[in-house]
Amino acid sequence: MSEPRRKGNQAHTQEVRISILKAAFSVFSHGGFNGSSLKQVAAKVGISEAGLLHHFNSKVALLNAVLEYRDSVSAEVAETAIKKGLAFPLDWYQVIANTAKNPDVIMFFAVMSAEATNPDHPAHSYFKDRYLRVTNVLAEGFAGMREAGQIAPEIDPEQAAKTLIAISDGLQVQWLLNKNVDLLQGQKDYISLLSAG
Amino acid sequence: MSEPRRKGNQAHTQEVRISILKAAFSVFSHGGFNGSSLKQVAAKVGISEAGLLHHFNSKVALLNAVLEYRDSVSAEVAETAIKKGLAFPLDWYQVIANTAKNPDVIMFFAVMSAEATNPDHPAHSYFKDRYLRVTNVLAEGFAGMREAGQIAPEIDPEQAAKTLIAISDGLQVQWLLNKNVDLLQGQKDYISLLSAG
DNA sequence: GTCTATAAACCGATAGAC
DNA sequence: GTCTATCGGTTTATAGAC
Repeated sequence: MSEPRRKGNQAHTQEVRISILKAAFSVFSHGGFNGSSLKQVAAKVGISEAGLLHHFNSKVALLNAVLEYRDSVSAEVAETAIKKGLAFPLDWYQVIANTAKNPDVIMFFAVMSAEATNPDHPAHSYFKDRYLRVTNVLAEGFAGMREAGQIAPEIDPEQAAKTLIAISDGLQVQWLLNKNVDLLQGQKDYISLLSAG
Repeated sequence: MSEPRRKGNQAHTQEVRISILKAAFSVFSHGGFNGSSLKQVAAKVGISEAGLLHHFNSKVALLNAVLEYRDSVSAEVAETAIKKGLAFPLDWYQVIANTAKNPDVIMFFAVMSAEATNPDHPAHSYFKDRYLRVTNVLAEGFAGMREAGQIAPEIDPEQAAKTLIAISDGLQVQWLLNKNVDLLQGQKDYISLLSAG
């Protein structure tokens, strides 16, 4: 976007940026935003704090970049589900199963979304919007199932969406504390119940 | 426990201790453990940091005392539900409804349980145990309903317990971010579904 | 029991050399 | 682009006067 440079430098800068984002994601996963320091992130990348701050002006800027980076990854996952021709709720299971492959992803969103309930948290509005967005997507999914006669007509799609998200989030916290939980089963059971009702 | 003192001093000390615990609970509710400082707690009580540390030797000791204090409050709530002769799931609804009266309580457990998924967190084992304990209580409740023919025989009480806790926890996070969620309805709907299935 | 003062470490961020 | 050095602020915790 700024002055043009040698392609070699641009490529290298981009590589470092991404390695910082990955390291920050991992560090934030364990300690949240408040419980993590730039020193930890820098150490994980193998550079100095000042070196890190050359790529991201502040800790908050780094967090925002991490959130943006994760969104692009999520979009990719969603796209492949669409390409496979999966319809709700199968595409949703696909997303969860994909998430479960990387515990850091589960930790990040569990810890960060709870931390971000504080209105002063830098990611507050991000998670606020995120929940509304995901709720709408799932509510549309349930509405489609209702039209297709796959779930009872008296089910409120929006309420079902919020509940499914709650089950997903809640089981993830339990899973992080005690690994005696199946992340998918509870959600499948719930949708089965909706179908049987 | 140590040397005996004047009753007047003891009473005053106890009062200050409890006011510190209440202040700490409120501060931790908003920022979690990592995002809160002793300065904030001390300011809320109206004493100095050193004054606070006279009553609790360290920040971790304060957190442990807060958790212990909350357990005693919870036990009190559970007892009154028992005295009212409420059986599962009505007693559980009672606990949730009571919790919902104080948003700080919801914030505290939502933020702290997520933060405590980190094995290095001082409250890690507390929340680990807490989930196992609550899961057992609710699983017994569902087992009782199954024996009484109130839910289908093929329902797994433990899985249902974990799911109900997940719904409760998950909806609380959503409620903290966007107040467009009913904390009780999702849980009542779920148990209704189990009964109908 | 509460205070002031302070230690010692860590934090995010900046300045400037290379 | 990365580094060392450093500033200014905050953190938990201690020492010691009252």
